[in-house]
Amino acid sequence: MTTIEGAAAAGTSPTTGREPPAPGRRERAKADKRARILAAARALFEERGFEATLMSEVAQAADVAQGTVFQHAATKAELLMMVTAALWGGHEEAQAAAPRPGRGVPGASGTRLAAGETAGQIADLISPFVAAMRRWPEPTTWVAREILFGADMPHRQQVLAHVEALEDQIAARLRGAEEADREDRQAAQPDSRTDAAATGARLIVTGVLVELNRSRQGRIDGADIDVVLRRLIDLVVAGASAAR
Amino acid sequence: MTTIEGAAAAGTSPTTGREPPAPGRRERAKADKRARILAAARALFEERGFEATLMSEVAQAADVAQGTVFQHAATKAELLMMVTAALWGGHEEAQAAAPRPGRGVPGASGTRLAAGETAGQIADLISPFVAAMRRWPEPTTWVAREILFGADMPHRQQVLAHVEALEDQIAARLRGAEEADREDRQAAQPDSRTDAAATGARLIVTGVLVELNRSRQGRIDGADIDVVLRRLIDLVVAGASAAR
DNA sequence: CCTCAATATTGAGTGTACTCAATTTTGAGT
DNA sequence: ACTCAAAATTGAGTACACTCAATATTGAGG
Repeated sequence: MTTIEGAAAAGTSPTTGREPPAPGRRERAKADKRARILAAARALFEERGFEATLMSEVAQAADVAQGTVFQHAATKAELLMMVTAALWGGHEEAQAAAPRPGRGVPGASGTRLAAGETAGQIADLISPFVAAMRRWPEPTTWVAREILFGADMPHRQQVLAHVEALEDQIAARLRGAEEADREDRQAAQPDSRTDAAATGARLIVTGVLVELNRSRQGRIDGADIDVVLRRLIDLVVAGASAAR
Repeated sequence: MTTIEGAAAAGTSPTTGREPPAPGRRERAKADKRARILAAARALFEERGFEATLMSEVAQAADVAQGTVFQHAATKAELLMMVTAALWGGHEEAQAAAPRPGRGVPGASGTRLAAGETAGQIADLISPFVAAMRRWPEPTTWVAREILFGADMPHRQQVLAHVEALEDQIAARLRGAEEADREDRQAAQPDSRTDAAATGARLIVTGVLVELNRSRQGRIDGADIDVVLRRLIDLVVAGASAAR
């Protein structure tokens, strides 16, 4: 492991085949510093905002040299993604536990869900984003920007994995489908059949990230942000259901 | 005129009421420098790319001091928007002259257009973006980023005006409507009636900007970018037409 | 216990966008 | 022609993200 490694990347153990055989003093020290940097960055980003926080401040708060911070996150933006990935790590189960369509959810008639029901479920799926934007508008804006336009780097990729998982959830709702629990996206690539659900899911995520930012700049015309997002979702739901 | 002024903002003439009465040596000198800066920035951005171009290089190429560049564009990003606004200025008539729906366009049956026809027209409307991304991928990515996430500044607002005009064109196609030539967006705000067309237009523009960037990073899965964009448009067209 | 290659840490140094106090230029009033 | 306030221009200076050569630390092998 030469330089920056993703939080995953469980190190190849030296002799034994077990995963965490003997962490070793060095790895522990590094992990400790990593944790301190993470905590410091998180706190400072929340308090002062992303732009206003200096890398030197993060280093000082974490009690390491500036260079060490860059060892863990090659870029200020990557540091933000590192914090974001850590924060979103806990939400995974919550999202997985979200209500599945097709199981007796109160609402529509038979097997098919009413469009409004689907839209509501999707709105629930994105609600963490909306909440984050309400609580920490400035850093969240940067997260959105980085997700959509950032350079490919390890921490960002972790965040992207979360985003893609969310897209899959949304796509499942758009399909109104019963194969919601399938994760094998690789094997299940029905390349010939154009997947409107996947397109719609991406559109929703993109649209939400952008519109949230726009609302922050006061550029959302008259309506509330929730209304804007709901309209957006409704439109995509309608479009996806129209595609058979 | 104290600091940076938008390209418009025709100066309040000193005595007479005419618009361009006597430009004055000073204004002419300034306009001249502005033109040199614009040309230099455009050339350098195209040749070297946005990131690789230094503000000092722009200043040198334009034969002004660095500070003077910042007088005209407060930020490197603003300089990019200034160049973009200038480039897009000429496309206005071309866009306005784009085929109007409802006039005898070859295609569908009666008054209503076939969905595929509408999608094709919208694809035509966004084709300049796509072409720009093909020709100058790096700077265009930055333009997209700046449009969606940039800070509010005068040159950016000009670009946003172009984008909004494009959205209006798209919205008109989505409506399949006959009031395509109405520009009085302010007066014609039917606030109560939720406008699916406007939502759809925004979604399309946002989606196109983001997906173009994603394709640049090689993240578009298997399919060609045109296919991705077409799916996106088709979905929104379907969704908008479903909304009455 | 000793050695040494691999790795982590450090912080002074670098590059570059942006600032601002000082200077120059302009043109209206006299 | 002269004066003077307003505005434009200038470029040395600042702030801050990021680099990298030097140093310190670790742990496996002898």
